[in-house]
Amino acid sequence: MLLDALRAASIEAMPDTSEKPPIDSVTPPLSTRDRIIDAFAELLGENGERAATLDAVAAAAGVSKGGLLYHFGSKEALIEGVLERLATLVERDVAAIRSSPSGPVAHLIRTSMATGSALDKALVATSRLAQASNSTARDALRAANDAWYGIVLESTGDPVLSRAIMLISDGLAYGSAFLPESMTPDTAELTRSDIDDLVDLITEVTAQRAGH
Amino acid sequence: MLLDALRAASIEAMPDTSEKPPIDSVTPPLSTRDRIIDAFAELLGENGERAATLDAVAAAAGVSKGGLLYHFGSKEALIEGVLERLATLVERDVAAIRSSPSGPVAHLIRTSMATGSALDKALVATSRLAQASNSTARDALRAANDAWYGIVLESTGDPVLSRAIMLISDGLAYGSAFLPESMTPDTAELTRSDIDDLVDLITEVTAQRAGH
DNA sequence: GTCTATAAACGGATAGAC
DNA sequence: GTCTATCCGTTTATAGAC
Repeated sequence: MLLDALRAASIEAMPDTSEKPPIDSVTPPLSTRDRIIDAFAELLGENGERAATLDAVAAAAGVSKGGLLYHFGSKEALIEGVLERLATLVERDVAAIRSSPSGPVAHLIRTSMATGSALDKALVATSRLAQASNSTARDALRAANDAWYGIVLESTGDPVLSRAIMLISDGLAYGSAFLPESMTPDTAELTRSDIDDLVDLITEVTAQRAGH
Repeated sequence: MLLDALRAASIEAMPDTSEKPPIDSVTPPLSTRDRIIDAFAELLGENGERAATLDAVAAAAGVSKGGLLYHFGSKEALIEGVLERLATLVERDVAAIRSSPSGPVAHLIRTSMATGSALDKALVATSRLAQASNSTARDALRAANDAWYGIVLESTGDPVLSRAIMLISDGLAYGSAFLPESMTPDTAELTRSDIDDLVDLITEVTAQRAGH
């Protein structure tokens, strides 16, 4: 369930939660705050929690450690920043997926593999934090999953099938996020046509079960 | 694909690769080496890479840091220890799954959720290392996946369906490993009967596609 | 084989200049 | 808002006693 339906929109566009009134100019240059969250999420995703140190994040965001700590007073605050971003992106995604012309299920499967969208990055980063036993991160992931499951169930009306669809989506998401690039011949990187086949299979089974 | 088919067997039984000739006595007491690998894998799985420090591992294994470093000269060596253990356990599992009376696919799905077996622990630990961008760990996971996919394909003779089955297995494994316990009502912990339903669904679809 | 002590580097956070 | 300097606890690793 790593979606990139939002890629057409501004990649970041995660206005901070401070007092600043929203400016409806075109693509506002990323705030330092947003660049820092970006850098943190990316480091978490690329190299794991251990590599995502304040030093590394500051360097990647192009600020000093002191500069970073002006915006986020502690590492905990940085983590909260990522979680807030995820929540906003998931909310948007849920809206987008509901109104997908190809139907929610096909849309979900086709966008499950991580492709580097803002939502992908936030999800992967949050997943790393969850695995570092951060329970807030775990709750955030569960909330996102619940939302997606709800849409699929609503669409198919079939709990077992919905479960299977969600698990396939999870498998695609985790596999692409955790075992990127350079696959062996056997399980070689899933191609676009592999995904098409998968969607066809699901569509057939759905139709079959609907017509009991 | 987190299997616990081996739980009946000695939970550890990972004889070290040193010169000692194998002793075929009953359940040899765990060597210090094995206890250290256990502790490392468990800490990695429970609390993430950051928590799996030499200090913490030594304490959990009941030795001093110096004692630990006598057996594993560096953290890298410790990691290699976990990866070697995984390779051995996967090899055994592949043999076990091939000869499952309920059939390989049903066996795979039913044992995908992590339940704390030695193989589960080694897989989760390796997955953590893979996410910390350890490429050897990534290769090990891919190799295990290839082996399992091969068995499923052999069993169904249907590449697309096999892919779907593997993804469901992955979804079950990752979900149980990364978002343990206390689920929300919606996606509440999958029960035994949920898994039964899933196996039934897969069995039906497999039969349907086989009889084209 | 196992321990304590210690070195050297790193990570998070504060203080204060600009 | 951003920087440098610095403090202190942690982490990996070594040395050497038992």
